[in-house]
Amino acid sequence: MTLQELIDTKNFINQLSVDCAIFGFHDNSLKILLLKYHELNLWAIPGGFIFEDEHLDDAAHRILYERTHLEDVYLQQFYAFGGIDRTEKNNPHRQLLANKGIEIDKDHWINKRFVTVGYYALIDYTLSHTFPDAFNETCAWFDVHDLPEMAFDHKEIIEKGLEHLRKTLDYDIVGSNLLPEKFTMKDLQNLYEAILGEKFRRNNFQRKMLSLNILDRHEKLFSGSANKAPYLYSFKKK
Amino acid sequence: MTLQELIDTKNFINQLSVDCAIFGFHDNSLKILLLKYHELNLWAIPGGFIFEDEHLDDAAHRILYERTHLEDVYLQQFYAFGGIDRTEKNNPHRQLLANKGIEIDKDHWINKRFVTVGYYALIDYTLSHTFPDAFNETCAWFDVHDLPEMAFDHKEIIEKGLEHLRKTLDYDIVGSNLLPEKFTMKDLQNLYEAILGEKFRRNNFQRKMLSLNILDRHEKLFSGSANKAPYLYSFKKK
DNA sequence: GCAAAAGTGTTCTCTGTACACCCATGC
DNA sequence: GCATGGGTGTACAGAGAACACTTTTGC
Repeated sequence: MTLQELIDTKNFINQLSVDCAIFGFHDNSLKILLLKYHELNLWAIPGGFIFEDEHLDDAAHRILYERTHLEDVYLQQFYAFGGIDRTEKNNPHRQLLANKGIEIDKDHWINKRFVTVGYYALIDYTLSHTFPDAFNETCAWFDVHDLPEMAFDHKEIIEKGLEHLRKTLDYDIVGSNLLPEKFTMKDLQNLYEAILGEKFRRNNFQRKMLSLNILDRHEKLFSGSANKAPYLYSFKKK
Repeated sequence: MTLQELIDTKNFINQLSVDCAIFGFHDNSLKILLLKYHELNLWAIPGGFIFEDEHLDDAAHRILYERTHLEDVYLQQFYAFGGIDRTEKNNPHRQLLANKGIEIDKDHWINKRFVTVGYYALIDYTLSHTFPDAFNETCAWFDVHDLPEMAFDHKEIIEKGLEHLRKTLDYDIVGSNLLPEKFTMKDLQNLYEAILGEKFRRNNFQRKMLSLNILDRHEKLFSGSANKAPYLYSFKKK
């Protein structure tokens, strides 16, 4: 959908949007997938609008698919952001419209304040393809603690999503969505240390995870390094 | 505001609303304050619409005030409900409009599907005044496990709010908002047993609460009964 | 054999639970 | 004194933290 087609669309709910914080795990740190408006030096999490007769969750999945081509993703709603100034600063729509010389009415819905519902997605970093979408943006992964200049209040949305992820931490859901099919205990530990921002004892962490009874142990991983080969694990299928 | 004034209002965000589940504690059980549309046999939690330029949290406070005259209330947002059929069943607006013979356009915003943001309020049961508001409804407290016929999907909203309350349970916030200024340890225990739906050992509960260091102990409460008088407690001021 | 990292064992502490006992109160 | 319910003590079990020890791997 082009910007012109977007602003001509009539059957969106006015002043309501969905934004998705996409978390991935790589290089022992928690990453987030951001889209860049390439004419602008602004990054954003993928977001969009809800059709008048569309389930909010369906809208979140659709928007995620349209803007990243990710399907069958774990998505969790976490908070509705309703500040009156939240779309005032770093508003890429206004800047793009101005750049393209498109004149739109001051009362057009895209110029109004939006309430946005935040969702987070958990995806396997190794399976994601980052690619430019119809808005001619580029995509890239960023460390959650080292974000670039963000559109709107997207930095606060990411923070709140991460906080929700931490508070409602489910070892099974988080691990099975953020790690590849098979992984070592060290991978798992690195993941939880990155999310929770604290270090654990190697041996105690291992015992804790095994006691949860959510892992299957597989063959050992021979990496060629001069030490004992770790077992590979996967999450048990339901 | 009358129903006619409501439907004539132009500066609400279309298809977005706020609903507040108001929790109170009485007779050792968790109660919820419901409003009744007196021409209909339908009960609802107080809800309303958001002005185009109003903070979502401010809207929640305003709606709560307009419909119950409660002020300075602890309010917590917990979830946005976005199902496409959520306003189809038990829709009091349509029934009231039909009863009053008010004809409105099928495309009028009040006939559309609404996404609603759920908040819960925690109030001291003894301080609340239940009274009919401008909609000529009546109000009453109900046990959360024994609800009457509810408008829209309000039963599910209450369930989800209660679930959120349980999961994010903060002894200080919940206790200091749901209990009167001074209370006995037994009152406190009854409150948490009602919320969590489980029984605790009297002595262990007491030790746990005292170890949290959030209570001040005051004089004893002489009730006239033939047993040791319990201490009164209050939550420490910050 | 040796270094490096994985895997397992053991002890200690803390929290939560279950049971027991004592204390205050009004009759 | 006695029944009733409040307050405190203590012992046991399980989880988590800190430490040590053994095993596996490639050089």
